[in-house]
Amino acid sequence: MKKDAALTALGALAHEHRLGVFRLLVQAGPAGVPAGQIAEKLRVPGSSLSFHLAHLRRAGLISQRRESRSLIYSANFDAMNGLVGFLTENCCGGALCAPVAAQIPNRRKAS
Amino acid sequence: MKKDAALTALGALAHEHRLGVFRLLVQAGPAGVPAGQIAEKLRVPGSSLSFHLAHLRRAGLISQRRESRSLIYSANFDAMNGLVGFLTENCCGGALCAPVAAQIPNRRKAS
DNA sequence: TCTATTATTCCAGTATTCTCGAAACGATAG
DNA sequence: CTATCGTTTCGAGAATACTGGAATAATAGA
Repeated sequence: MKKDAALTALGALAHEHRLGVFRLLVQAGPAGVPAGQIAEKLRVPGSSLSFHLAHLRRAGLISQRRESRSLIYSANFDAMNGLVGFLTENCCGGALCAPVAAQIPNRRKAS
Repeated sequence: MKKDAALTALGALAHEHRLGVFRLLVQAGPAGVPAGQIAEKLRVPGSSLSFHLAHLRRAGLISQRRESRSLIYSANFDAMNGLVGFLTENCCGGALCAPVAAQIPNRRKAS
């Protein structure tokens, strides 16, 4: 991921509602969630939500597909991979940042 | 890292100048870089830079120390670790996001 | 103390982002 | 064709962020 794309992605996630939406969609997996249900779960008015969904979509973080009358949104895992990769490579002083992070056992590639 | 902290960190990095500053400081390592040198390298007026440095500092991403007349800024690696950890855990559907990134073809979650 | 250096804070003006009701739109069912 | 449903777009006001010149603070040397 290039700097501009990373910047866009960071900006897209840097808002309470949008981060909330994204987390919800990640949990939901590839099946995704229709807009109305997201609005309901997050208690955000439809028009506001639509604004944020468009923002996330412009940033490439989520995708949209139509299913009958509903528009289903789903997380774009590749984009998130790219962002985490960018942060790890450019903002962590090499590969030593992410691995430390959590509790991930030992499936790490020994780069 | 908790949601609020992650949100703050994302917001802090979501700006061209600030991301630039942070990358520069990561490259520089623990030794850090004095404000003036950052301003020069990034071609940002002092007052603007100061605004952004304060923003990054509020977010916990960088630290400041005085060395004679200079204020030296350096990246806070732990904070970045925390952010990457948060993104990996909360926005990648588990630990499979970052590692997958580039090379592994199809190790999709088996659940 | 006076001056130079380094950097911050103040301030105002400008620009961008966010919000949400109302209206419009596309898809579907009858 | 019409009604309905789910969602988006429009529009305009409110809030927030960014910018950069001028004023201010902290340090050091003579």
